[in-house]
Amino acid sequence: MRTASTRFAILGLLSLEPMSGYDIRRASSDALSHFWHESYGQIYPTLAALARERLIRESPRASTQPGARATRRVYAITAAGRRALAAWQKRPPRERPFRSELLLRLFFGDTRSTPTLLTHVARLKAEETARGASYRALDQRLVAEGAGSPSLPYWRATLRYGQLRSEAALRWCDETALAFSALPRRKPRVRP
Amino acid sequence: MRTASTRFAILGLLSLEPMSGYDIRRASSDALSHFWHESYGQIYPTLAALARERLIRESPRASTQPGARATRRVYAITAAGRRALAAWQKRPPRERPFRSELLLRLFFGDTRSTPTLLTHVARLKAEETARGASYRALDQRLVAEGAGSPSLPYWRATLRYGQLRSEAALRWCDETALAFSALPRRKPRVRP
DNA sequence: CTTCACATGTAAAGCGTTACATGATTTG
DNA sequence: CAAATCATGTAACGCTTTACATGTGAAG
Repeated sequence: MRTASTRFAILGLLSLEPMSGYDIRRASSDALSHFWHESYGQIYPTLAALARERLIRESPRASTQPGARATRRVYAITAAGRRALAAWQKRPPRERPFRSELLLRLFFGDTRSTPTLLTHVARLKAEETARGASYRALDQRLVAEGAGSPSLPYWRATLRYGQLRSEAALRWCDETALAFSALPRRKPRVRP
Repeated sequence: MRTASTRFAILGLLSLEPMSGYDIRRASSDALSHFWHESYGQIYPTLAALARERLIRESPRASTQPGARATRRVYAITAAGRRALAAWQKRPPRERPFRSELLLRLFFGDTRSTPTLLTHVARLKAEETARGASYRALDQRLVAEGAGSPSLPYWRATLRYGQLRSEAALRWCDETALAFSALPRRKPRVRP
């Protein structure tokens, strides 16, 4: 067990409020999406494991509510779960080394491949531009929904990281497009 | 087979010059280290697979050289290998979604955990500062060793990405440390 | 003669995604 | 009633790291 981050992502979400596996998936592709993501293949087995270890427990069905669905399985964090979460939070994060397939392609670039590489750079620019827009939208939602919440500064800090990252990527795209456009096309003819 | 990037990282390195598995490992923790890394567990089986597919071939031992070691197995890329590499280079890169254990910890932060989180941020700042220094050193080496090489602009572009990324991280560390220091410690006492 | 760097390889385990399989409920 | 969304779960596959196992050659 190297980092077991999935466990703590789930535990953390359940520390905010009780959720189902489906809810966790949704949250991970919404508020967490700019720095984390979990798939069902990870979530459901992990929920079962956490329940076995008594770090979470299945809540009684919220069947009192009119629209409540019988099939939902909602989990809540336990006191032991909160302790485990706090202990994990203190541990130094172990980030995976950065990898980029784009930079890998660039590294092996030459005059023949430059046009293709410029296409890749343009695609990244478009993606990062879209990302920037979605960050701004998410920030507005956070501020609106989390107004007064003590968690708001923490949420915004994670978002800010994404924004700065995205801006850096955009700057790099522009710089690189410029630098590559200035490169000789084939074997340059030496002027007399 | 989703991306099979390892194959092409190896193929790319062998397109620069013939290498052994050990050389590839070294290159990946040197010139490629800021955006790629391969471990032995990936390299040796992949070399065998590429050789089976005739995309690379084992060179005859360079036993003429005095210091040549009998145990080395040096591989060279074939014409088919170069074609495969060029085709891969044209394919749009598929980047893994960004993940950060640090941001995951931050997202679940509160007043009790803030001091710990500030420690994590300070650690990141130290790491990124060191990274910046190593980037500058690598850049000087690239310029010195690759002077006149047509590959130099491509190598520097990959490095530049790392530099901008690192600078963005440093800015975020400073911003975040400042924002978190301004947060109330516990339940703030309201002054009359 | 010991230590370090060179060098090749395998095995095990964990991480993570994708596809599959199934069915309920709501909305148009 | 059809389509979209809600909802749970498993299986297969591939990726990646870590640890292990083994041995050579050079330098201090």
